[in-house]
Formats: sequence, structure tokens, C-alpha cells
Amino acid sequence: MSPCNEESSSGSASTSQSVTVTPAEGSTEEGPQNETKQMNPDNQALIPQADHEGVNPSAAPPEMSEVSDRYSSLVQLVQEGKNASVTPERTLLSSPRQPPSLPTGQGGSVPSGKAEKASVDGYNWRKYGQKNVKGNEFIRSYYKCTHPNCLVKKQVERSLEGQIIDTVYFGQHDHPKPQVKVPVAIGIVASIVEPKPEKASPTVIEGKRALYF
DNA sequence: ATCTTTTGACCGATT
DNA sequence: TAATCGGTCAAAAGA
Repeated sequence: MSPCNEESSSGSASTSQSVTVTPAEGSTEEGPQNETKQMNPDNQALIPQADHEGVNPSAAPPEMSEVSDRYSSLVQLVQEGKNASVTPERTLLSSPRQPPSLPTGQGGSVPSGKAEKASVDGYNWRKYGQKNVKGNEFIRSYYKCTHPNCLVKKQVERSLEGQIIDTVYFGQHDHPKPQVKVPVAIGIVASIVEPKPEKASPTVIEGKRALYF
């Protein structure tokens, strides 16, 4: 019954994924250095952007060799034509010196306690795993959206210092952001639920694949 | 009582 | 074929 049946008890990530670089969702407040890579895990979540192949980052420039190997792998998968319905969205908070004091989770490593139930992206996440990757250089945390019918996942990669290196979203939410009760004063500054077309319009920004590092 | 985080183990993919 | 890496599961503990 669980909507998240994509991962059958056997490990291994769903392989289908297409790279679509989109503007960071929370970038509104995160800053210009954010990047959001989003990929769609497997089934629904994303609208097949068949017509977007033209802008597919698969055109990854050779110079991008500096890009994280993971991203390269993703691009590779896409190029191989694995599945065109995945949209990886990476949010790079890699500002080399992002003070670990952002509102929730995203900005600051939360070593313990509720990490980022409602992160800057406005959704609720549940952590289901953590791994040291890239030679223990980074700690990658795995989150799932807690919404009943939402298959969206995200990976948050942190450095050993706790700084967020990047955030990768898998899939798109097909539900509105959970209503967050905020003081009116704050509500004025930040509208929680924006009319932003979450999935209706797949923001595909090709030129934005610039990945940092 | 419920939900989330933590952590080790398992399994598949890749090299 | 074996080793390594990466992603997820599941039990336990804490809030």
C-alpha cells in the first residue's frame, strides 16, 4: 500500500534517470550559488519531457570533467537513454563557506535531532539512510518526502565539516507544500505556498548545469 | 503512542 | 570473478 514501493526490498537505486537542471527551488533564499538537480526515480512523478531532449544536459560539455563523478554518472545514464522521464534536480549549497546556521537542515548540518523535517524547500522529509561516500570525504544523507503519495527523494551531501555540499532531488512533488503556520509578520516576507507550477511545467534550464566544485 | 533519526547490514551495480 | 561503491531496509532508540 505504501506508495513508495519503488524500492523493492532489494537495495540498488532505480536507475532510470534523466538529468534536467532546474533552478533551485529554495534558491529564493539560498542564494545564487544554489543549484538544483532533480531526477525522477522511476515511475510517475515526472512528466516525460520528451520534447526537451534538445535541452538535455546530456550535452554535458567536455570541460565539465570537474563535475562530481556522481553527476557524470547520471549524465551518462541519461545519455545511454535509460529513461527520459527522470529529472534530477541538484541544489548546490556549496557556497564554500555556508554558515551552518540556516533556518532548517539544509543550511546547517543538524548532527542530531530533527534534521530537516521542513526544510527550506517547504516539504517534509524523513531520513532513511546515511552513507559516507567518495572516500569518506562526504556524508550523504537520504531523505524521502513524507507525503503519503509522494515518491520524491532527496540526497543531501555534506562535507566532514558539516557543510552542505549539494542537494539532489529525485522526482517532483505532486502535492502542494504542507501548510506551515508562520507568524503573519514572517508570512509577509515569505509566502509559503506559491502558485509555482511544481510539475506542470518542467523547468528545464539547460545553461544552468554549471556545477560548482 | 507516534514519528523520526540513527546505524549496521544487505544487495545490486559498477569497475 | 572479485572488490568496491552506492542506495535502501529494518530494528532500536529518542523526542
